[in-house]
Amino acid sequence: MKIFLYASCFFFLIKMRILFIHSDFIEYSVKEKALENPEPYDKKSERIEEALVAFVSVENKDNENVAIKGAKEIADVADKINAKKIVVYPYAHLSPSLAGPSTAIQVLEKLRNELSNMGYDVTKVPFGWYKSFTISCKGHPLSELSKQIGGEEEEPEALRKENTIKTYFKILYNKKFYDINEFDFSGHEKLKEFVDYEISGTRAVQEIPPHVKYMKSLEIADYEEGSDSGNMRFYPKGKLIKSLIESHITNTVMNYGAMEVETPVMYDYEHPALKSYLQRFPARQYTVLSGEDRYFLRFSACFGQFLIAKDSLMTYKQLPVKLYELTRYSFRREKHGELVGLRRLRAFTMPDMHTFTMNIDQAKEEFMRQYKLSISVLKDFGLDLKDYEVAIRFTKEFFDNNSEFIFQLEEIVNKPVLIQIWEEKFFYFVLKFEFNFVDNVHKAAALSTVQIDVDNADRFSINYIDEKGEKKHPLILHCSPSGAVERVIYAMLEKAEMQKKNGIKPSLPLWLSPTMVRIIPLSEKHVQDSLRFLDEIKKEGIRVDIDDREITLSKKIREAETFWVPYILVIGDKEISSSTLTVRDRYSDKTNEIDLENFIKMLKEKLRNYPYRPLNESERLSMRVKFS
RNA sequence: GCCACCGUAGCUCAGUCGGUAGAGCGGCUGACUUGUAAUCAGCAGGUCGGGGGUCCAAUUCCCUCCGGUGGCUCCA
Repeated sequence: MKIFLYASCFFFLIKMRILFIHSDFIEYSVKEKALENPEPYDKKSERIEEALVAFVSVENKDNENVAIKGAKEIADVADKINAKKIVVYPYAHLSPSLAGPSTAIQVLEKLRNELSNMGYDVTKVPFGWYKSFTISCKGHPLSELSKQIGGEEEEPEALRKENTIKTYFKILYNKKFYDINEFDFSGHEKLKEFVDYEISGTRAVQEIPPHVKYMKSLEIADYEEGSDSGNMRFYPKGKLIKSLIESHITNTVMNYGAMEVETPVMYDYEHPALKSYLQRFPARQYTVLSGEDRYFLRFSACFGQFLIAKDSLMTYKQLPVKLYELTRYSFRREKHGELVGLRRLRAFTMPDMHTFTMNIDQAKEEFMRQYKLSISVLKDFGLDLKDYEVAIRFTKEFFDNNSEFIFQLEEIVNKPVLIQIWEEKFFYFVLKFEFNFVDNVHKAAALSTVQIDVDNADRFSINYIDEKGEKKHPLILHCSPSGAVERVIYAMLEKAEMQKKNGIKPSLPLWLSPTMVRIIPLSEKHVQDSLRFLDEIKKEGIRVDIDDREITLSKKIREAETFWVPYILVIGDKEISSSTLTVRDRYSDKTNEIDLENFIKMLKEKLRNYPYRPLNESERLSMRVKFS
């Protein structure tokens, strides 16, 4: 079974490391503080004879279970060498990924208790001090050993729960639920692929998804070997497209009433509010060191916005309150083999809005608006309802109280949707939807999503003041109206490939085309006059360029076509004298005659309501750098 | 993370059963002055991913490291 989480799930690495020395004696003395608040300690030094010394590193995400396992390992060694005395010596240098001090102290204390309870004479060397020590190693075969406890990925609580909570899938169509096996998928082949992908896992495909070749050949983006995998470089054309997408989403969300904020990209592992969130949703984070302090790179805007909301004063009169940020970037250290082109990245740009609502009615109302907003945003990218599959997931309790609401969601898209129902609440949400894009190699990727979060206001101490003047926790909607921006580009390119397979020229929406109009002078002598046309078009806010290179006309046409330029104008004597243009139109795949004025009018009409940015390269092709 | 494959010119790739390399595209130069998807000719580009080993000789064989890609697992 697969679970789509808003925040991806990370694993705890359980890896306490222990170095054993069977000693004649060990003697240590405490020098000075290594931490601000070390474990209290009153003696200056100590000497222990005939002891098994266990140097222990507590690692990132270790917990008390590891301490119990560790104690068993130590006891096991102690019995083999017949040692009665055990020294637990905190020793950071065994591990590259240490736990925070508070965790370490806790785990070591647990370790000591366990060993005491087993009847050993345990000495625990204090944590958080610089110490000198002298040790005499006995030198027999078992006197020096090292162990790594666990070393396997342990399922976090949320995932363990997954296996015990009942969940099932259905298809919902015209207010009727169907079992997956009973539903007739004819006419809904993509949904079938999505359901297969969801439930029975993936098919092995030996094919690189086609968007990868387009991302390179259109000079949009490419892999950057100089960075970590999944961190892309964007070329001028790609950066232009990406910026336009970002502007459009931001404009749309702000028109919807969200307030744009900006929050840090990294957060303290030791921060109490974040800690419980991380514990519950451990992810594969990037870790950043600032001196000795460890920070994780955000994997969504939740942290930053929740921390703002926690410190803000909201009253019932102001709700719903919407905070928005376009995260550039969010980071998830996805597994190496998972990273393909623009489908999944380790650093990605994610529009992320959180809506704080009073109660379930207000939450539902906003949910519905955001559902429609997501449909409309995707449409602006040329992704229609037929291009993606809808999944709606909820708890049984939510459905029992809100069945009509669920039916409405289905009615709006007017096509069968995948339903997942949980017997009881699972993670933090009671209802979510996603729009999933199924690509040319039959893989699904989530785009838009909205969730109703009933847990995190409590966890982050986010409150609003109600009519009676009392503090209450709001319900929080998580919304990404488009999904990751890179993933939007991926979906557009994959869709273009599908069109190509159906005999339609692949293209991008006009407003996202790096070049909207390409002017091709018939020969060198037409360049000067062509520039006049260029200026006329350019001043209307249309991205136009000119292929002034000394190559053949055919070649220029061919190149404009390979870059998916929507409109190609060849300027020769005829055009210059008559001012009637011959326009090669990619969308209709026809060549039309039209005068300049009407041509511009037609383009401006199509570009209305979309953001504009100028060309991000020279308007003269002869002056352009090649990037692919 | 595991498994597999790959790393040769700016790009895509060929090749050397071990004797330091080729093509197409792109670039540069010149000719051509062209009416809707590749005009012709010439020229310049490479420590064959890094390190180690075997060998008279390694880009080629072996080991190792690094990087990339695909699959599995997982997820936005």
